[in-house]
Amino acid sequence: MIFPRHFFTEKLLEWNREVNTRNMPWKGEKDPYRIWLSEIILQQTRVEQGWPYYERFIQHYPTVEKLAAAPEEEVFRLWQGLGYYARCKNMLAAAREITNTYLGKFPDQYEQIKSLKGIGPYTAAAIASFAFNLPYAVLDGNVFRVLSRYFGIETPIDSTAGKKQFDTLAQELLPEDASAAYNQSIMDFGAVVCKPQQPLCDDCPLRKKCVALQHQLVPLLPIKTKKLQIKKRYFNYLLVNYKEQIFIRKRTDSDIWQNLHEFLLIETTAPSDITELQTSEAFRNYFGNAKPEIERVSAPFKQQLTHQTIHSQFISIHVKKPPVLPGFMLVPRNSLNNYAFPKTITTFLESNHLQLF
DNA sequence: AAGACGGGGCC
DNA sequence: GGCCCAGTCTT
Repeated sequence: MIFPRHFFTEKLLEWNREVNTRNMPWKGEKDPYRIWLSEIILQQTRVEQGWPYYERFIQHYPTVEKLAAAPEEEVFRLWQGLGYYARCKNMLAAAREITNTYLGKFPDQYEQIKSLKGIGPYTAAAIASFAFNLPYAVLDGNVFRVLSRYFGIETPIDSTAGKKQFDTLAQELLPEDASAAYNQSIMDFGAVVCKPQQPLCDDCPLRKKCVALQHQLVPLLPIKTKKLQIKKRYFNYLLVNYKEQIFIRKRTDSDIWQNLHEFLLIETTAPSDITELQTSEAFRNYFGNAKPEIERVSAPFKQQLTHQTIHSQFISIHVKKPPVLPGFMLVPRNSLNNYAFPKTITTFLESNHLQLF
């Protein structure tokens, strides 16, 4: 049975055939491993930002087995700077699952794909459609925006009702015999024409039937309700050096930067000067009654995260005798590039590369 | 259902 | 400073 395609769907496919010139290394890719890798990297990440990471990962790990066999620290080093580090951890777990449970053959059913770590409804639909031509409509930021504008839907996209409504609509619009092309079309269209800011409505092939355009709602759609609170945090990092070595640890708390490394941290709720820090309980917990000599204090560094502003300062200390610091490792300073660090620390290290603390 | 989770680009 | 990006997981 042939179902008639919606006008919207027809126009989108036509735009894709005749106008769309967007090009990306993973576009048209049929290898599910490469599709999966690109999708994980691109979650909440702009194409331009993820692109070089994708190239690097493919070079280092051309197959899922290679990725599964890689040392975790090496993979995190490659991921360093990309953010949302749980993606990296989950990606490695999924690679090992595919290698072990599926013997290296990427699962080709939606439910199996979605059950892999780090793969939710969007990524499962993307892989299922791009790699296996399965009829699953993708629902990402682009699709929310294009659908809410064209159909004039004012249901908040961050509500449960909204997600369900958009999901149903997206699935209805999907041409089952061209799911890969359609999914690619709507995402490219959202990125190139129906952009968040300054969309190209004058040249839009859907302009005649776009509800938002006719009602001047384009800049107002899609609607989101949740607004985020930005917290301020103050990180005071102690760079404790012993001879040519320095103490670091891996962050493991349920907090930002899990699985990345850092130095001794004293977090405070306000900017702290060195005297305050030296007399703090946290400082005593690190050093007991020893009074290590402060060598230098860096300028303040600031990093803006989505929902936190991190102010950091780096304080260098040389000790004659290494303190006992549970959970920390003493590593050669010239081996720091074997470990993954958060952006604010790599920025500090690079700013300081000529005169290492 | 609501938060948490990075980093960067654009206005 | 605010918004958004080929979203997912935890609580």
